[in-house]
Amino acid sequence: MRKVFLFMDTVINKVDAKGRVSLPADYRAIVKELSTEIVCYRSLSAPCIEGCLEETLDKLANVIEDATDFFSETQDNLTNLIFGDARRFTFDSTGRIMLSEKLLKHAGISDTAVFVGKGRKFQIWNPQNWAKEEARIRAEVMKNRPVLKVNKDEK
Amino acid sequence: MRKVFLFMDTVINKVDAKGRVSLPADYRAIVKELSTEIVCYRSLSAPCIEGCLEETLDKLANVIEDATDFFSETQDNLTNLIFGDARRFTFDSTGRIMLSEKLLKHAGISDTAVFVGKGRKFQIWNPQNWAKEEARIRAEVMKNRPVLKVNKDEK
DNA sequence: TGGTATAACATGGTAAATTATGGGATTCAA
DNA sequence: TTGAATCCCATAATTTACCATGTTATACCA
Repeated sequence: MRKVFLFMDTVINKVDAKGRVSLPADYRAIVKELSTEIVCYRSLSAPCIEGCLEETLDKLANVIEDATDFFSETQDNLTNLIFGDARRFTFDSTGRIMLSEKLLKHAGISDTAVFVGKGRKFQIWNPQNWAKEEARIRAEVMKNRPVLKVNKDEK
Repeated sequence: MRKVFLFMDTVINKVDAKGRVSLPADYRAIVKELSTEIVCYRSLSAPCIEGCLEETLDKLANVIEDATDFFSETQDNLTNLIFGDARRFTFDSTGRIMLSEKLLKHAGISDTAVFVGKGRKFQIWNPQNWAKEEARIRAEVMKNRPVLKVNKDEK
């Protein structure tokens, strides 16, 4: 029994004529072990598909419910977009999900897709687009090294 | 039952044709005792592989997860790099992990690898590269002794 | 302290299981 | 009945699990 559930790694899979893609085995293992489902929606910030566990969106919904901060209204708008767009994607016995035309179009994916782990979330990109995006991010990170404080709120 | 979990020492192991390497026994002991897993990724700052416990990345994910940051772009970029690159590496019954081509290439490792303890993390180097790097670091430290500021609040 | 028995380890090889993916067959709805 | 979605089977490639052996380190005892 694992303790930690993170979407990681970058895996390239084929999208067949029917729009089917194998969900990476690691991702499937998480879904199974937590007996939950994958949810996907169009990313609001990039030309890619974003996915996460249903629980993750549930948490988001809870926070929005009792959000009292300044940005709550903005966030509320954003969640409208997310929840309006999101859908469950269950995988079949061979581990494949069927991405919708809408999602594929948004990400510009035709016959190949690359899954990029993001911890609690993951993204699905057109391979070429991801290559460019990764290079961009890497360059930016190298330029002004941001500090990630892992132990921020640790005691 | 031990109290302290640190990756230490410098161990040289062989990498076989399939990319398999024995994880140092001490490292394995830590993983087993904490019933967790090892995660490896390309170092952002050096030509080497970096590894840590899955829990370490989980802490990072928790910080990011904070729902107010659900749509944030700043840390988002960085997690793409880290989580997109990282992967769990479970060792088999004989204690070996199988390093990916990507990681080996980044570190310039072919048939020999050296594990270097770094406390909460460790690194895997090409032996020659590590020899140079160690000499460099040692010289640097000798020249201008760094000051380690310890956070008083931490225990 | 020195020597030996025992256990742990690294490492090569191989067998078994998992995974990705193509191609139908079946079902359901428009 | 046509098109789409779901399910099932087959297969090749990859990954993982297991066995075997020589070597090194550790524990034990005289």
